[in-house]
Amino acid sequence: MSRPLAVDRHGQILQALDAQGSVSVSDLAERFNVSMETIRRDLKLLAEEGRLVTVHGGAHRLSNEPSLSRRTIENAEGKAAIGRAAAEFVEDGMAILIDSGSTTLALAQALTNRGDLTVLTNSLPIGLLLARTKTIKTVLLGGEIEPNDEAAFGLDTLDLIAKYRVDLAFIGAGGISETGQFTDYTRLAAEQRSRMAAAAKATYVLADHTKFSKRTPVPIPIASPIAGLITDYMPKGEVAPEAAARIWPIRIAGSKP
Amino acid sequence: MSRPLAVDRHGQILQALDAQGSVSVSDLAERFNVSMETIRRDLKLLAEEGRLVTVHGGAHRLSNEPSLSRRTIENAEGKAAIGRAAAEFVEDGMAILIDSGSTTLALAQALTNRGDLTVLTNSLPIGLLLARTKTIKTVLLGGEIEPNDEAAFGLDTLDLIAKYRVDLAFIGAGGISETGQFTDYTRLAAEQRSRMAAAAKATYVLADHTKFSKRTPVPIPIASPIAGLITDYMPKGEVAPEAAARIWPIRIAGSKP
DNA sequence: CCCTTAATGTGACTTTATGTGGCTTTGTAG
DNA sequence: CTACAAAGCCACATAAAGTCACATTAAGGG
Repeated sequence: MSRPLAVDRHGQILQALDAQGSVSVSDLAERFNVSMETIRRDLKLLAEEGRLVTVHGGAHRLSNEPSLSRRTIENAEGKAAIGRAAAEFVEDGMAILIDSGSTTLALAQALTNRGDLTVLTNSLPIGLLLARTKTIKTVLLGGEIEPNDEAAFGLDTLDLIAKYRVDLAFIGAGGISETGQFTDYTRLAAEQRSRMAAAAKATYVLADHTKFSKRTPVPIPIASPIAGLITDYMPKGEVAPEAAARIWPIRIAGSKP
Repeated sequence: MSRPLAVDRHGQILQALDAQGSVSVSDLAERFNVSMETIRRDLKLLAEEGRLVTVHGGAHRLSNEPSLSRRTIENAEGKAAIGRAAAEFVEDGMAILIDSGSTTLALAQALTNRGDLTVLTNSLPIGLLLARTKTIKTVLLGGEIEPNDEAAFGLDTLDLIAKYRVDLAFIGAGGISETGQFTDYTRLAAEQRSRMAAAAKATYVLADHTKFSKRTPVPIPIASPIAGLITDYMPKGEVAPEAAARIWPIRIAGSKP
């Protein structure tokens, strides 16, 4: 009798996992007409590859954690891709500055397995996340906490930024105008981002595609060289690509329009 | 018969908790068709992970992220009592300063239903917790993050403290000597707490009974008037009660030896 | 063909999850 | 403050799930 390939089964297990979030050993054994032991071996193998985590009775996918705040989930995939792309510019031994925001949080997430870094941030979640690695030296730029951003803003924050000098700054933006200008919701936020950029030798702007359709009132003046805009993809028509490309190189992370 | 996966149940419990704020053991038992005992075990497990807090009859979500989980649970009841007692000294309209630590976090918990307050803190979990109330104005005293404390320390923090003046300061301590002196683990932490006290019109020290048996190396010099030591109970013999009472009034929160 | 190898099945034994019953604790109505 | 029902806790029982060693089978290469 021809034996069905184990690889096919593995693929289907992962597919089921993707659809349902979790699978049970007994269900799979019945579905594929193999013994539970075989399924267990499959799951063990896949677990070793880091494709799932096994639990008593079955397995579930790794990203199943229903924590994290709501906004983080919005276009999570795109933001994670941006985060990974941005992390590639960070070299060991660097001091970097990370702005608040869900996109920059994805960058922090991508840096958690790194060491020998100094990270300055005004974001509380990013600060907590990186401090817990215990290998990344983290400095929190204090100030008045803005509840929506869960980050510090204000005179104190501006003062603190001025005291530091970093290799790279990764800042977010409230929106991007059709002329390629970064914009923000408030005067203070715009000023703060501007000062962050000024404290760095080079600045990357992190913005996912949803920012292209947003128009916010205050332009962010950026004096220091913009090393690049890192985004997941660029919607057509929202901003003149030539103009944009002329001003700052665009790094597209991930794919799919 | 195949048993449904326990992790799925855990996930759904957390989801329900996120949506409803609290869940009851009996409801969950009925919903998942398992015994109440099983649900209790689930909740206990999740509570140990710091994902929720159990109460008589069920569980409710904790308003802050999983963080100091381990230490927070240690003598949680005593610390909660201390937090509630300390909160009574805080009046509407006040500006207060809250030090980092699991005991002071309990104070922050007790303040979450209040409004019209300004709170300064160097603790990230406290900052996040209070900022999310949206009614309490929160200022984070930034600086280098100490991973174990999840709080900011250092020159920047000292600078920021000096810029403010508050009505009350609530500080922690690493230990209490038999002569009634507050002590700390490091020179920097001691200095910082000392400055916090100096920035306030009056200072309360929050310490649960476990601190009486701890002797840490650096004394905390406190210049401003100590309004009181707030503790759950005082172990006999560890510190001369007369001496202690002479220096600062003791407020015993809660009960049981 | 026979031999090797990888995948799968089997059975004995261990571990885990859940249920059950007796007893204690807690919350609350009277 | 007391009484009592609901909830919690603990110890034990049990069935499902996991583990491990060994047997079996199919595929492939001389």
